[in-house]
Amino acid sequence: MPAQTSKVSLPVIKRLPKYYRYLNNLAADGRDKISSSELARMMGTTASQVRQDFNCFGGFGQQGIGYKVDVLLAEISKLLFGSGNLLPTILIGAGRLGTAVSSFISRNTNGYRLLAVFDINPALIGQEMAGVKIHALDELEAFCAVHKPVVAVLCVPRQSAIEVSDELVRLGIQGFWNFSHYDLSVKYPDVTVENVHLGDSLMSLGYRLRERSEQNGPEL
Amino acid sequence: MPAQTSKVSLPVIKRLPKYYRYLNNLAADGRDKISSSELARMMGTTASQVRQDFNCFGGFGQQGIGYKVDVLLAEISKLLFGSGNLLPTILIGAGRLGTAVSSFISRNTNGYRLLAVFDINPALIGQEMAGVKIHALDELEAFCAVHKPVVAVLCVPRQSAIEVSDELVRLGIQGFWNFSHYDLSVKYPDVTVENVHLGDSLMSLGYRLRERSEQNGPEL
DNA sequence: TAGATTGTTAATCGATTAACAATC
DNA sequence: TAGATTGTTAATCGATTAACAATC
Repeated sequence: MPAQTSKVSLPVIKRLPKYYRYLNNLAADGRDKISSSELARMMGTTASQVRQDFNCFGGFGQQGIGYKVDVLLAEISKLLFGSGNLLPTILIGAGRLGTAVSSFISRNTNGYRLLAVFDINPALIGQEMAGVKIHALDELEAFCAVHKPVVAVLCVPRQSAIEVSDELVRLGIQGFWNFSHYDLSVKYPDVTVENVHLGDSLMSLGYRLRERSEQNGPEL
Repeated sequence: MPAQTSKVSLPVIKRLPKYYRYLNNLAADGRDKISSSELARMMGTTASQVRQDFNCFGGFGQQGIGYKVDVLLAEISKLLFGSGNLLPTILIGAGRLGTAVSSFISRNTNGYRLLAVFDINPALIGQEMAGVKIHALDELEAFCAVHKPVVAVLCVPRQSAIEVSDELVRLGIQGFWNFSHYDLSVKYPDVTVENVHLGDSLMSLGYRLRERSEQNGPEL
């Protein structure tokens, strides 16, 4: 059975966390109702898109009134966090990026539970990060057999990612939050991958800035 | 004159760094020619898209032969890095994320030049990061007047981002690499923004994983 | 020449936007 | 009721894919 995609398309999925953020802000401000047009104005999108998005997961608004903030929040939370079970997660790479990223995983607001960190640097092994122990990479197989992590976060260089991802998939990892410059999805089409290629992001910003300055004058 | 967008569309721009990476790998492997179909197979895309993309910036291939790797690399480098002038950049926020991110900016491969780091934490001010000094946020205005940074990297919490972005725009910043949970583009439509919302990225991965597990069985 | 591969146009696909009837 | 706003269908837009003539 080939991976059947739900009726919620990828662009909509990517927008869900943004809705979630804005609705949380509204709730914090004590707002209880919001119209698609006001939300759209705040978020820099269109009322059409907001309604289209909300309808695709059936969140009921009230015609003539708008949407109830708490209902929407509950609906979107259910989508993003399911039944509330946290996804058991391991982090590979305890360098600077791994250090920064570990706090996102262990924040109790994102739906993950950090089980352990792995690294090859002997100076780090045995220390703690974000409340869990840093293990030697050698212990990966034994650890996974016992704790069954579902998600792996890759904060290692390209070459290490190539080497470790094979083993992770073999050990049952179902999803990657991938910061390495290695494209996992080509090799493992059945694994869910979210890439964060910081270098790529920075380069494409550069393109857009230089393109703009060409129009305005050769300042850069 | 309203910001006229070039003929290179945003989806293509976002793919440029990926082409750049793959072509560098090919060059490192000593390959001098590549066909659109082979490149597409490696990258997990289609030959049509590769040719369509390459044609939109006029990179000449050779019919019957393919593309010369060095020509393509030169062409894409020119697009990504322009004439080679590095973009003068400041980093706001010297926390864990700022620390990790600073190395991306000061890598000489991305087209940026890190001028200084700013923070409000007195314990950090005066120290060094990625080879530059950490300044007090108070000094921002004076520093910008002298050094004219073009890009600001925001590694601060949402509330600080709200406060500091206004001043940065006023001081002439033209582009943001934005890690804060604050949507700059709504307020400053004329500024080029590249958002990296790590929390959003993590949440949408969670959605996709839970969606998948619903189809395969209620394991999570 | 024959085979391969590009450049480019046309067809398809999907996402966004617009419109409007339903209804609170 | 009148005004406002949703739910939903239709129209538009743009990006991706397919096709094929040009040509190395």
